[in-house]
Amino acid sequence: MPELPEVETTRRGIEPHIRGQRIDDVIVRDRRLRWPIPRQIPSALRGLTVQSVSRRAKYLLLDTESGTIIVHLGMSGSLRIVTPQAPLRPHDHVDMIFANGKALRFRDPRRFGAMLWTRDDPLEHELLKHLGPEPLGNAFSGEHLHEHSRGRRVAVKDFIMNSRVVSGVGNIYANEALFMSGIHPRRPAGRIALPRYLQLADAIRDVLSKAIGMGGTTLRDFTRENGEPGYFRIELAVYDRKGEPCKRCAQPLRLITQGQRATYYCASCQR
DNA sequence: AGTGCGGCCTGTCCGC
DNA sequence: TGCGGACAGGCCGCAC
Repeated sequence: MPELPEVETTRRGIEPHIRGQRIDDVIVRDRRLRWPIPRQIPSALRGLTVQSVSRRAKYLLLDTESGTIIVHLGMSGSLRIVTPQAPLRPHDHVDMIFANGKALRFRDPRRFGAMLWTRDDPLEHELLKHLGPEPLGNAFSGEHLHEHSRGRRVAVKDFIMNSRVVSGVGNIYANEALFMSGIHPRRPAGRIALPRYLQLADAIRDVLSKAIGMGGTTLRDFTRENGEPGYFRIELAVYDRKGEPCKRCAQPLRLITQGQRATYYCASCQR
Protein backbone atom coordinates (compact mmCIF):
# COMPACT_ATOMS: atom_id res chain seq x y z
CA MET A 1 0.00 0.00 0.00
CA PRO A 2 2.03 2.91 1.15
CA GLU A 3 4.83 4.27 -0.92
CA LEU A 4 7.08 7.13 0.02
CA PRO A 5 4.47 9.88 -0.48
CA GLU A 6 1.96 8.01 1.65
CA VAL A 7 4.56 7.44 4.37
CA GLU A 8 5.56 11.11 4.28
CA THR A 9 1.90 12.12 4.39
CA THR A 10 1.51 9.93 7.46
CA ARG A 11 4.61 11.44 9.06
CA ARG A 12 3.34 14.97 8.57
CA GLY A 13 -0.06 13.99 9.83
CA ILE A 14 0.99 12.33 13.06
CA GLU A 15 3.93 14.47 14.13
CA PRO A 16 1.94 17.48 15.41
CA HIS A 17 -0.11 15.19 17.63
CA ILE A 18 2.73 13.26 19.25
CA ARG A 19 5.84 15.44 19.13
CA GLY A 20 6.84 16.44 22.64
CA GLN A 21 4.31 14.05 24.13
CA ARG A 22 5.10 11.52 26.82
CA ILE A 23 4.23 7.90 26.09
CA ASP A 24 1.98 6.75 28.93
CA ASP A 25 1.39 3.25 27.66
CA VAL A 26 1.85 0.93 24.71
CA ILE A 27 -0.71 -1.79 24.09
CA VAL A 28 0.38 -4.59 21.79
CA ARG A 29 -2.53 -6.81 20.83
CA ASP A 30 -0.76 -8.86 18.19
CA ARG A 31 2.97 -8.88 17.87
CA ARG A 32 3.06 -11.03 14.73
CA LEU A 33 4.27 -8.60 12.07
CA ARG A 34 6.97 -9.24 9.51
CA TRP A 35 9.31 -9.40 12.47
CA PRO A 36 7.68 -9.87 15.84
CA ILE A 37 7.24 -6.69 17.83
CA PRO A 38 9.93 -6.94 20.54
CA ARG A 39 8.53 -7.97 23.90
CA GLN A 40 10.31 -5.14 25.69
CA ILE A 41 8.59 -2.43 23.62
CA PRO A 42 5.87 -1.49 26.13
CA SER A 43 8.15 -1.35 29.16
CA ALA A 44 11.03 0.29 27.26
CA LEU A 45 8.81 3.07 25.91
CA ARG A 46 6.67 3.90 28.89
CA GLY A 47 7.56 7.33 30.22
CA LEU A 48 9.67 8.39 27.22
CA THR A 49 8.87 11.46 25.16
CA VAL A 50 8.69 11.56 21.36
CA GLN A 51 11.19 14.20 20.27
CA SER A 52 10.41 14.10 16.55
CA VAL A 53 9.00 11.93 13.77
CA SER A 54 11.34 11.54 10.83
CA ARG A 55 11.47 9.33 7.78
CA ARG A 56 14.17 7.37 6.00
CA ALA A 57 12.93 5.76 2.76
CA LYS A 58 9.62 4.20 3.82
CA TYR A 59 10.63 3.80 7.44
CA LEU A 60 9.12 6.12 10.03
CA LEU A 61 11.39 6.94 12.95
CA LEU A 62 9.83 8.01 16.22
CA ASP A 63 12.77 9.44 18.09
CA THR A 64 12.80 9.52 21.87
CA GLU A 65 15.44 10.58 24.37
CA SER A 66 16.77 7.06 24.74
CA GLY A 67 16.04 5.26 21.49
CA THR A 68 14.03 5.12 18.29
CA ILE A 69 10.86 3.29 17.34
CA ILE A 70 11.20 2.13 13.73
CA VAL A 71 7.88 1.64 11.94
CA HIS A 72 7.32 0.24 8.46
CA LEU A 73 3.82 0.10 7.01
CA GLY A 74 4.50 -2.75 4.59
CA MET A 75 1.73 -3.25 2.04
CA SER A 76 -1.33 -2.60 4.16
CA GLY A 77 -0.24 -0.73 7.29
CA SER A 78 -1.61 2.57 8.50
CA LEU A 79 -1.21 4.85 11.47
CA ARG A 80 -4.05 6.93 12.77
CA ILE A 81 -4.53 9.40 15.57
CA VAL A 82 -7.55 8.34 17.60
CA THR A 83 -8.86 8.56 21.13
CA PRO A 84 -7.93 5.47 23.12
CA GLN A 85 -11.63 4.69 23.53
CA ALA A 86 -12.26 4.60 19.76
CA PRO A 87 -13.71 1.21 18.85
CA LEU A 88 -11.19 -1.31 17.64
CA ARG A 89 -11.33 -2.63 14.13
CA PRO A 90 -9.82 -5.92 13.02
CA HIS A 91 -6.04 -5.77 12.68
CA ASP A 92 -5.59 -2.82 15.04
CA HIS A 93 -2.41 -4.37 16.43
CA VAL A 94 -0.86 -1.58 18.53
CA ASP A 95 -1.92 1.54 20.41
CA MET A 96 0.57 4.06 21.78
CA ILE A 97 -1.18 6.18 24.39
CA PHE A 98 0.14 9.67 24.97
CA ALA A 99 -0.08 12.09 27.88
CA ASN A 100 -2.28 14.44 25.83
CA GLY A 101 -4.99 11.78 25.72
CA LYS A 102 -4.39 10.82 22.09
CA ALA A 103 -3.50 7.40 20.80
CA LEU A 104 -1.43 6.42 17.78
CA ARG A 105 -3.10 3.31 16.40
CA PHE A 106 -1.22 0.92 14.10
CA ARG A 107 -3.35 -1.23 11.84
CA ASP A 108 -1.98 -3.76 9.36
CA PRO A 109 -4.23 -6.48 7.89
CA ARG A 110 -1.51 -8.27 5.95
CA ARG A 111 1.10 -7.91 8.69
CA PHE A 112 3.94 -7.18 6.28
CA GLY A 113 4.76 -4.12 8.34
CA ALA A 114 7.14 -3.81 11.27
CA MET A 115 7.57 -2.07 14.60
CA LEU A 116 11.04 -2.27 16.06
CA TRP A 117 13.03 -0.56 18.79
CA THR A 118 16.66 0.45 18.84
CA ARG A 119 18.76 2.37 21.34
CA ASP A 120 21.47 2.94 18.71
CA ASP A 121 21.60 5.22 15.70
CA PRO A 122 18.61 4.03 13.64
CA LEU A 123 20.40 4.85 10.40
CA GLU A 124 22.95 2.18 11.34
CA HIS A 125 20.23 -0.41 11.87
CA GLU A 126 20.69 -3.41 9.59
CA LEU A 127 17.43 -2.63 7.76
CA LEU A 128 18.38 0.96 7.02
CA LYS A 129 22.11 1.16 6.66
CA HIS A 130 22.34 -0.12 3.08
CA LEU A 131 19.63 2.15 1.71
CA GLY A 132 20.48 4.32 -1.28
CA PRO A 133 19.98 8.08 -1.27
CA GLU A 134 16.64 9.71 -0.58
CA PRO A 135 15.01 10.51 -3.93
CA LEU A 136 14.11 13.99 -2.68
CA GLY A 137 17.54 14.63 -1.20
CA ASN A 138 20.67 16.23 -2.63
CA ALA A 139 22.59 12.98 -3.07
CA PHE A 140 20.11 11.70 -5.64
CA SER A 141 20.60 12.67 -9.27
CA GLY A 142 20.65 11.45 -12.84
CA GLU A 143 24.41 11.13 -12.53
CA HIS A 144 23.93 8.82 -9.57
CA LEU A 145 21.57 6.57 -11.54
CA HIS A 146 23.85 6.61 -14.57
CA GLU A 147 26.95 5.78 -12.59
CA HIS A 148 25.37 2.89 -10.69
CA SER A 149 23.74 1.36 -13.75
CA ARG A 150 26.85 0.85 -15.87
CA GLY A 151 27.22 -2.78 -16.90
CA ARG A 152 23.91 -3.80 -15.40
CA ARG A 153 21.37 -5.70 -17.43
CA VAL A 154 18.47 -5.51 -15.05
CA ALA A 155 15.37 -3.75 -16.39
CA VAL A 156 15.37 -0.06 -15.54
CA LYS A 157 12.11 -0.37 -13.65
CA ASP A 158 13.55 -3.00 -11.33
CA PHE A 159 16.72 -0.92 -11.08
CA ILE A 160 14.96 2.19 -9.76
CA MET A 161 12.86 0.06 -7.41
CA ASN A 162 16.04 -1.38 -5.87
CA SER A 163 16.32 0.37 -2.51
CA ARG A 164 20.10 0.17 -2.57
CA VAL A 165 20.12 2.26 -5.74
CA VAL A 166 17.61 4.84 -4.60
CA SER A 167 15.35 4.36 -1.62
CA GLY A 168 11.62 4.70 -1.53
CA VAL A 169 10.58 4.39 -5.19
CA GLY A 170 7.72 1.90 -5.22
CA ASN A 171 5.64 0.39 -7.96
CA ILE A 172 3.16 3.18 -8.64
CA TYR A 173 5.70 5.95 -8.85
CA ALA A 174 8.25 3.87 -10.79
CA ASN A 175 5.58 3.36 -13.46
CA GLU A 176 4.68 7.04 -13.47
CA ALA A 177 8.27 8.34 -13.57
CA LEU A 178 9.19 6.06 -16.48
CA PHE A 179 6.18 7.29 -18.42
CA MET A 180 7.02 10.91 -17.66
CA SER A 181 10.58 10.46 -18.92
CA GLY A 182 9.60 8.35 -21.96
CA ILE A 183 11.67 5.32 -20.98
CA HIS A 184 10.50 1.76 -21.62
CA PRO A 185 10.31 -0.10 -18.30
CA ARG A 186 12.06 -3.18 -19.76
CA ARG A 187 15.05 -1.30 -21.10
CA PRO A 188 18.27 -2.61 -19.55
CA ALA A 189 19.50 -0.12 -16.96
CA GLY A 190 23.04 -0.20 -18.34
CA ARG A 191 21.89 0.83 -21.80
CA ILE A 192 20.44 4.21 -20.90
CA ALA A 193 22.56 7.31 -21.47
CA LEU A 194 23.09 10.13 -19.02
CA PRO A 195 20.65 12.65 -20.52
CA ARG A 196 17.80 10.20 -20.13
CA TYR A 197 18.80 9.46 -16.55
CA LEU A 198 18.75 13.19 -15.85
CA GLN A 199 15.17 13.26 -17.11
CA LEU A 200 14.28 10.17 -15.11
CA ALA A 201 15.69 11.58 -11.88
CA ASP A 202 13.73 14.79 -12.46
CA ALA A 203 10.58 12.75 -13.07
CA ILE A 204 11.06 10.73 -9.89
CA ARG A 205 11.53 13.90 -7.86
CA ASP A 206 8.57 15.60 -9.51
CA VAL A 207 6.10 12.76 -9.16
CA LEU A 208 6.98 12.09 -5.52
CA SER A 209 6.84 15.79 -4.59
CA LYS A 210 3.55 16.30 -6.29
CA ALA A 211 2.02 13.20 -4.71
CA ILE A 212 3.15 14.36 -1.26
CA GLY A 213 1.55 17.72 -1.97
CA MET A 214 -1.72 15.98 -2.66
CA GLY A 215 -1.63 13.75 0.41
CA GLY A 216 -0.49 10.61 -1.40
CA THR A 217 -2.33 8.16 -3.62
CA THR A 218 -5.35 6.20 -2.46
CA LEU A 219 -6.08 3.24 -4.71
CA ARG A 220 -7.88 0.86 -2.40
CA ASP A 221 -7.38 1.51 1.23
CA PHE A 222 -4.72 4.09 2.04
CA THR A 223 -5.99 6.52 4.64
CA ARG A 224 -4.24 9.40 6.30
CA GLU A 225 -3.82 9.86 10.03
CA ASN A 226 -7.31 11.42 10.12
CA GLY A 227 -8.97 8.78 7.95
CA GLU A 228 -9.00 10.91 4.78
CA PRO A 229 -7.84 9.47 1.46
CA GLY A 230 -4.97 10.85 -0.64
CA TYR A 231 -5.87 12.65 -3.84
CA PHE A 232 -3.02 11.84 -6.22
CA ARG A 233 -4.95 8.98 -7.84
CA ILE A 234 -6.59 11.38 -10.29
CA GLU A 235 -3.14 12.46 -11.48
CA LEU A 236 -1.90 8.98 -12.33
CA ALA A 237 -1.01 8.78 -16.01
CA VAL A 238 -0.44 5.05 -16.39
CA TYR A 239 -0.80 3.12 -13.14
CA ASP A 240 -3.96 0.99 -12.99
CA ARG A 241 -5.02 2.26 -16.43
CA LYS A 242 -4.62 -0.84 -18.59
CA GLY A 243 -6.34 -0.37 -21.96
CA GLU A 244 -7.17 3.26 -21.29
CA PRO A 245 -5.83 5.89 -23.69
CA CYS A 246 -2.36 7.33 -23.15
CA LYS A 247 -2.74 10.93 -22.06
CA ARG A 248 -0.06 11.92 -24.55
CA CYS A 249 -0.75 9.87 -27.69
CA ALA A 250 -4.13 8.21 -26.98
CA GLN A 251 -2.85 4.69 -27.69
CA PRO A 252 -4.16 2.11 -25.23
CA LEU A 253 -1.85 1.58 -22.26
CA ARG A 254 -0.33 -1.84 -21.75
CA LEU A 255 0.02 -4.04 -18.71
CA ILE A 256 2.92 -6.44 -18.32
CA THR A 257 4.54 -8.21 -15.38
CA GLN A 258 8.05 -7.55 -14.15
CA GLY A 259 9.38 -9.28 -11.07
CA GLN A 260 5.82 -10.34 -10.15
CA ARG A 261 4.76 -6.67 -10.14
CA ALA A 262 2.36 -4.92 -12.49
CA THR A 263 3.96 -2.59 -15.01
CA TYR A 264 1.81 -0.12 -16.96
CA TYR A 265 3.26 1.79 -19.87
CA CYS A 266 2.67 3.29 -23.28
CA ALA A 267 4.35 1.30 -26.02
CA SER A 268 4.58 4.26 -28.36
CA CYS A 269 5.69 6.97 -25.91
CA GLN A 270 8.19 4.85 -23.96
CA ARG A 271 11.26 3.51 -25.73
C1' DA B 1 28.10 -9.34 -7.56
C1' DG B 2 24.00 -9.19 -9.86
C1' DT B 3 19.73 -11.31 -10.84
C1' DG B 4 15.35 -13.62 -10.28
C1' DC B 5 12.34 -15.85 -7.48
C1' DG B 6 9.61 -17.56 -3.33
C1' DG B 7 7.52 -16.27 0.56
C1' DC B 8 5.40 -13.67 4.18
C1' DC B 9 -0.23 -12.45 5.17
C1' DT B 10 -5.30 -11.01 4.61
C1' DG B 11 -8.88 -8.97 1.90
C1' DT B 12 -11.16 -8.24 -2.35
C1' DC B 13 -12.61 -9.04 -6.76
C1' DC B 14 -13.57 -11.83 -10.80
C1' DG B 15 -15.05 -15.79 -13.43
C1' DC B 16 -17.26 -20.05 -13.27
C1' DT C 1 -24.68 -17.85 -3.51
C1' DG C 2 -20.38 -20.25 -3.17
C1' DC C 3 -15.78 -21.27 -4.34
C1' DG C 4 -11.15 -21.20 -6.20
C1' DG C 5 -7.72 -18.41 -7.99
C1' DA C 6 -5.45 -14.19 -9.02
C1' DC C 7 -3.98 -10.07 -7.40
C1' DA C 8 -2.67 -6.04 -4.26
C1' DG C 9 0.98 -0.02 -2.98
C1' DG C 10 6.95 -3.99 0.12
C1' DC C 11 11.00 -6.17 0.58
C1' DC C 12 13.95 -9.84 2.77
C1' DG C 13 16.56 -13.92 1.95
C1' DC C 14 17.95 -17.51 -0.82
C1' DA C 15 19.82 -20.14 -4.88
C1' DC C 16 22.10 -19.68 -9.05
